Amino acid sequence: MAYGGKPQPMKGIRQLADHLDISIGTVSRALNGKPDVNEETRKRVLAAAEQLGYVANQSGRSLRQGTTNVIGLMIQSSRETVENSDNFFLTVTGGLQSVFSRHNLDLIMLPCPNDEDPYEYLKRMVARRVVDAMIISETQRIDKRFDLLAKAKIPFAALGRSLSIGQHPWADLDFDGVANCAVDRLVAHGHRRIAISTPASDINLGFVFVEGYRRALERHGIHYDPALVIRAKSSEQGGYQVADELLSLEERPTAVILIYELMAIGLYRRMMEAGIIPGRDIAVVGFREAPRAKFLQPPLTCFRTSLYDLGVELAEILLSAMPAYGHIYPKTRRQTIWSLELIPGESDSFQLATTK
Amino acid sequence: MAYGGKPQPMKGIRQLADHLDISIGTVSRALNGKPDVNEETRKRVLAAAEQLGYVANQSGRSLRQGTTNVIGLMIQSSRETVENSDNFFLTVTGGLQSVFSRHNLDLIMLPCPNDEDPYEYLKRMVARRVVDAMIISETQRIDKRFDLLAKAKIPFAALGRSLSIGQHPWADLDFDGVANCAVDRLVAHGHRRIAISTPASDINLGFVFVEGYRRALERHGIHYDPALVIRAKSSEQGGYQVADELLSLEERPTAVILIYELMAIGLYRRMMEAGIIPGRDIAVVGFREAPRAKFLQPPLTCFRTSLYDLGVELAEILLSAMPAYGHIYPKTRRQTIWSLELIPGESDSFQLATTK
DNA sequence: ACGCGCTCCGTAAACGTTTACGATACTATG
DNA sequence: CATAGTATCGTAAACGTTTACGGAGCGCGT
Repeated sequence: MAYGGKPQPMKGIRQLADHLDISIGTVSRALNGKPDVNEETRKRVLAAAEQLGYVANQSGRSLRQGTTNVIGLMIQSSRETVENSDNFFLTVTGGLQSVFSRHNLDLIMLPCPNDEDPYEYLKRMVARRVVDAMIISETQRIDKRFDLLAKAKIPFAALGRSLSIGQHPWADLDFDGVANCAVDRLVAHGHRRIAISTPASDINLGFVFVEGYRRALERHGIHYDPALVIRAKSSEQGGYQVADELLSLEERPTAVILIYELMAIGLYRRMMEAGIIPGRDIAVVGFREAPRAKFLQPPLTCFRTSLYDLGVELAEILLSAMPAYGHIYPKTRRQTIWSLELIPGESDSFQLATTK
Repeated sequence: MAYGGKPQPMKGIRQLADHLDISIGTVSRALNGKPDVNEETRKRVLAAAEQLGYVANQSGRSLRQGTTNVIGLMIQSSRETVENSDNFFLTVTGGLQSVFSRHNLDLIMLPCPNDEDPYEYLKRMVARRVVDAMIISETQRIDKRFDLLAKAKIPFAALGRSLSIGQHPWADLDFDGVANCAVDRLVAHGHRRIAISTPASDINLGFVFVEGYRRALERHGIHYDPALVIRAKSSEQGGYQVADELLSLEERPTAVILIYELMAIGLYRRMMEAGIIPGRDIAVVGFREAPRAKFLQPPLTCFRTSLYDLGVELAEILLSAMPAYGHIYPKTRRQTIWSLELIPGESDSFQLATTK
């Protein structure tokens, strides 16, 4: 007598139970695949849920379970990043999700507003307990967020290294390896005076990049000259500015390594304006591969990698740090340096004539 | 006697209340700025919350209130989009947040996994009641998501038009306006045979784009030839392919309008390979402005707009559709076409000699 | 007949908030 | 002094789940 009426408005598991004339507990067990339920009734419950479009309210569930089945990826959308992130995050996200979805985990991206302090933003998100675990990106050289997450006892992994990172898990592009390879290549072509560009901000990858460059120079017995380290934004304008600064140096370098491929556009233009031809008068090496690198004339020498696979790796690293999944993903390789493959172009392929 | 011990582990408002020797209700009222609380005690509560790092558990709060203070932005991260979205979403997101943050609303991005049906994904997210309102993007020509959201009675706005949109609010780039302007310009330069590129997928913007193009042609008394509408991916490779198809036409067009600026890179290259010089032998007009458009030789004629401000507009449109904010944002202009400004380059500036 | 184990299901407590309601103390007013 | 009004606070219910616990029914061996 309780059922048979018009379809109730479906406000929760209560209505579903009433409709089936079954207790609320049994419905919950049936939906969640618990063992203590007849296969026959489980089928009925699942069918009714499908038909009535019932999906468990997330708030109620996570309040009870203390878990949300959500992983957060924090990004700082609109600072310097927005100029150069390209599809970096979306591609990495694809890899992350391919792993998470296997475990019924949902990934959400948490873009920190540009008028809010990233640390405070993260604190807020963490304290609200809206995610089970966290991935942070664009790590600073000194980054208080690591302490915050550790103290909050929330599992996390970082996309990018940091001095503050300790034993925490991370994955990062091989910035020093790339810088190293670029220097080797340039030195082999006869260059001794090599400039490098790095972001103006405190993002750690810049330091790692320059550090790899410095060590490579030392290995070749070349003096490290801080004047050749140019801080600039990772954009076309930044590249233009780098060229500007290089041109103003009294002892002009014969090669330059850019931390972001897009900068080559501006650099090429400024050099051309000054009558200096990239690939003939100055060697240029970029960083990540991108379509326009192929278009530049001469084509830019740069480095390729699969950001999707980097996402896969990072997801596994994070899961191995989560108690509930630690048994599936071994605790090995919790800190991964992601290598890139050299794509030789023609922007640095000339042999330097011994000048001076 | 109840307090003064060591700092409790701070599990919730309960501990905070105990620590202050105040009732749990008063603490809640104090934190939420309710009137029925002494200013003196409110200060004590706020101070203690700050000191102990208390932030309300989101699950408990939204379970009780039936509201989450979260707006979702759904994106399909890794389909065709990932090739061409550039920083489109991150930039729009910046604008969205600048509005939402004024109302203590948090924006989260919900990237639909590429192996999941977007409709099912959205259904899941909506049913879980994890957001108060929703923004959907990359709208298809026929898009079932509108029905879904309307039936679920969840406020929403769309970034992009659709045939399924009815009276629902949206904001969209002025695709037909751009196509219109491009045709006008090309016709003024003597072109009569004008090709256009459009995405291969069912995303609606392609249809709007071509429709604007078709109407502009008609206005000039030019026959609309379906053979000149080339479907291709919005990437460099897509541009290469467009050029390929144009070259294979018996009656070759003298101008081409691209729906995505990046395609110009591939198109330029393929044209050059065939000995055809863009800006001299064929006119090219691109769509959104991007740094590389300036670098292309000859510079690409394209269109500029502020995606950030588009985000601001879209946020206001959404808020005006939410009951709790409708009184702040008037119900006017719930469907907005976002205009773009022509950036003349040299890729289409030559006057066509009357051939044939 | 009895007890035991097993399968299946209902009951109720608990998760952390917010908020309607009532209680208390104090002030002002007659 | 009695009463009404006001400011402040405590109490408890409610939100929608999950899950520990116990109970009912049944089959089976002794």
